[in-house]
Order: sequence, then C-alpha cells, then structure tokens
Amino acid sequence: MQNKISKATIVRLPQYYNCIEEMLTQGIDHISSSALAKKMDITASLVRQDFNVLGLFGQQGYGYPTQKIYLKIKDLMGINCHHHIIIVGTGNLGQALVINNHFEKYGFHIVGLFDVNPRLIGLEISGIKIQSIDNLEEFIKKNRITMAVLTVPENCAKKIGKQMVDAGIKAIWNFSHTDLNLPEKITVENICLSDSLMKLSFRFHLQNVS
Amino acid sequence: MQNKISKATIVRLPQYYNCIEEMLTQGIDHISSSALAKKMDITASLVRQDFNVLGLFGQQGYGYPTQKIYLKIKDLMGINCHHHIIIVGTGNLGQALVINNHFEKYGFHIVGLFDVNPRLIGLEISGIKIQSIDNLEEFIKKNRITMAVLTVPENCAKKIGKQMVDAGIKAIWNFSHTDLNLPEKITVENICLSDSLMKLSFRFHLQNVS
DNA sequence: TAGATTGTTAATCGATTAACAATC
DNA sequence: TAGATTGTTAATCGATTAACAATC
Repeated sequence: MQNKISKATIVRLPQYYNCIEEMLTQGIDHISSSALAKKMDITASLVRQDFNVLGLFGQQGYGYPTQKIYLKIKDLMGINCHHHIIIVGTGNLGQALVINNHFEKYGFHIVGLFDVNPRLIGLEISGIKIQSIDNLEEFIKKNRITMAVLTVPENCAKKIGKQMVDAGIKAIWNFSHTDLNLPEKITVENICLSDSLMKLSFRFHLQNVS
Repeated sequence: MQNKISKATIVRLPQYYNCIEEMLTQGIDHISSSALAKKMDITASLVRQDFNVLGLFGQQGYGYPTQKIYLKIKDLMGINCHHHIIIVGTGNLGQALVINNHFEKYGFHIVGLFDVNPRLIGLEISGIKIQSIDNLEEFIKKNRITMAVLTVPENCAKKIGKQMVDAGIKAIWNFSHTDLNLPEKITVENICLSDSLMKLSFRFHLQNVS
C-alpha cells in the first residue's frame, strides 16, 4: 500500500481527517467522493486517487462509510494510540504549545519539559515540571521517548537535535528556524514561521503593488 | 514579470533570501546557481528557472551578485519598507508571537493588540497595550491597517476575519484552525499546527511500523 | 582567448483531472 | 432493474531537470 504516497497526498490526509470528523459529529454516516471533494475544494477524482493509494475503499453507488474511513485514517496517522512526547525549549513558544495543548486531542501526551534557563528550571507548566536540559539524554533513554518538539533558539538547535537523536528520538517537530541535518531515517517536520510570514508579505505585495 | 510565479517558487523565495543573507554576512559577493543550489539542496537548473521568473539576473561566467540579488528579493517580498500590523487574539500563542517578535526584523511593526478577555484588556506586552476587540474596526480604519495576525479560537475566527476585512484588512496571517472563506483578493496565509503535527505522526508511523 | 556560467528551450517526471467500465 | 458512485486507466497539466548555445 505505502509504495508511493505522495507528499501532496500526505498534506491532504489531516484535512480529510478533520473534514470527516466534522461530518461524523453531524451524524452523516456515508459520503461520496464528490461531496467530500466539494467540502475540501478539490476534485472528486483526486479524493478517489488519494483514498486508493491510502487503502481506503468505498462502495459503488453508495460512497464511503464515514465512521470506518475516519478510524482508518486515524490508524494510518498513528494517532489511535498514546505517544509520549517531550518539549525541549520552554520559552514563550514552547510554553504556548504546552498550554494550548493541541497534543492531547491527537494522543500525544507530554511527559517532559526541558530548558537551559535556570530561571525556568523547576517551574511547572500545566502540571509538568521544567527540567534542566542536562537530564535530557538520560530521560529519553530511561523512558524510551521517540518523539520530541524542538523550540530552542536557532544557534543551539543543531546540537540539541543531534543529542536527542543519539539518545533515541526518531521524530522531531522542529520550530527552530534551521535545518537539523539529521539522518534520513529520522522524521523531521519543520515549522518556519518567518518563512510563512514572508510568503504572506510577498503574495500581498504582488496583489497590491503590481 | 509576475505573469506566472508558481506556488513552489514562492515557497523557495524566503529560503533564497535566508541563504543569500547568510552569504552576505560571510562577505561572499557573488554566487553561481550551482553553489546556491547545493546549499539549498535543489538543482542549479531550478535556481536559474526561479530567478528567471522572478526577474533576478546574473552574468555568464560569473554568477549572481549577492548584494543586488538580496536587495531585489527583499524588494519583491515587500519587506524593505515598514508595515504596521495588528495581532488579534492575545492568548498564549499571540503573546508568544509578540514577545519573540520575528516581525520587526522583516519590517513588520506591531501597532495594536486586541482581545475579548477582560482580564487581558489593559495589560501591556512588550510595551503595547491590549485593547478590547470592540475597538478593532475603528482602529483599523483610523490607522489604515492592512495586515493582521489572527490568533483567536476556532469558533470566532470566521466572524472576526470578516469584520477585519470589512474594516480594510487586506492580508491575514491565520493561526486559527479554520478556513476563513474570504474573497479571493484578500491574501491569507494559514498556519495549521495540528495538521503539521499529524503529518509528522503519519510519516513517523509509516517509517517505523510498516 | 579559454573557462565558467548564464538564460532558455526541450525532455522528463509527478501530480491532477477526465473518462468510463464495473458494480453496488 | 435503474441510478449512483466507485476504482482505475488514460490524458492533461504543471513543475523539475537536462542540455546547450550564447556570452561574460
């Protein structure tokens, strides 16, 4: 099945998930590719192509069973089971992520917070104590943590990234504005806020100046 | 020139900017497409194609003049002049954005903060007072604000988005996890953190379970 | 001049859309 | 059965790569 799931399909996967979740809450128990496509603002053909490579199947003349497809996507994304994650860097952004806690909803349970700043170490956020980054490696190994959020400044991101991977981390949600240069088998998802802001600025400029 | 700058090219534009900025600080005054490509992990051909549609030109046998190209990209992205922006929603994420202030570096000057929460209204963050969202429309009109950051909860995002556009906002950096459904001429850049987290989870799952 | 590297056209690759037979 | 809609193949579209003549 996963012989060739394109990047473009992966981007749409969470969107399908959200869309179908909403339908479930509305009590809709089946949906056609064309109805889903309309809601997602894409073509029905693309929905069917995506579902095909993802191994999601429907029934001719009827459509796709909402509940079943929903659970299957959940399964594919690995958010049906609980993951333990840590957050490294508890500055403003790190703290905001902990407090907003979009994680729990998707099965990500925060089990550790780390920082270098002695003024933060020992503080509790949402009931979790901030530890010294000196404990990082030991903590990862001892608790067999595989997933981490990296919200440290640019200048130390590469170093800490490598440290974490050496200790056993396999996936990193990277908010530092730098490329971590890690081995290919490590899954890294970059969020570069300033790049996104510049994109906005460029598109705005193009519309309003040209 | 801007007859057809593809989405893919726009994504790379801030990356070119960062790359070339770094080179400038290193005192490199010209660069070939192949050297830049190597640094960006793309092909030299793609660099030249991108630069062509963007109107960035070099010299055969020599390459591209770093300084000139840098300033031209800055110009294209509209970050050579000062923009006044406002932040609507000063919860944890909004506050983190103000405090981290990635804005100023790119010429975005925060001139207003807004929230509904009476416990936040009147507080100052980085020297800027949080106002009631009731003042929002008047403030936008009076100060001719065209760009806004939207960091409010999902359930009120659409309403506030429309309000802002009616008052004169032309570009929105949208952190609420919802589609704003605004007219096409309004530039919207969405950041959906939970979608990004799900993408990470899926890719991780694919690597480590299959 | 000779070497390097651009600007640009043509070829390839990948992703989206269209079409339609299969079938619930 | 007739209508609806899938699953899948073929056609199109867009983006990337390769190639090379032009030229600094």
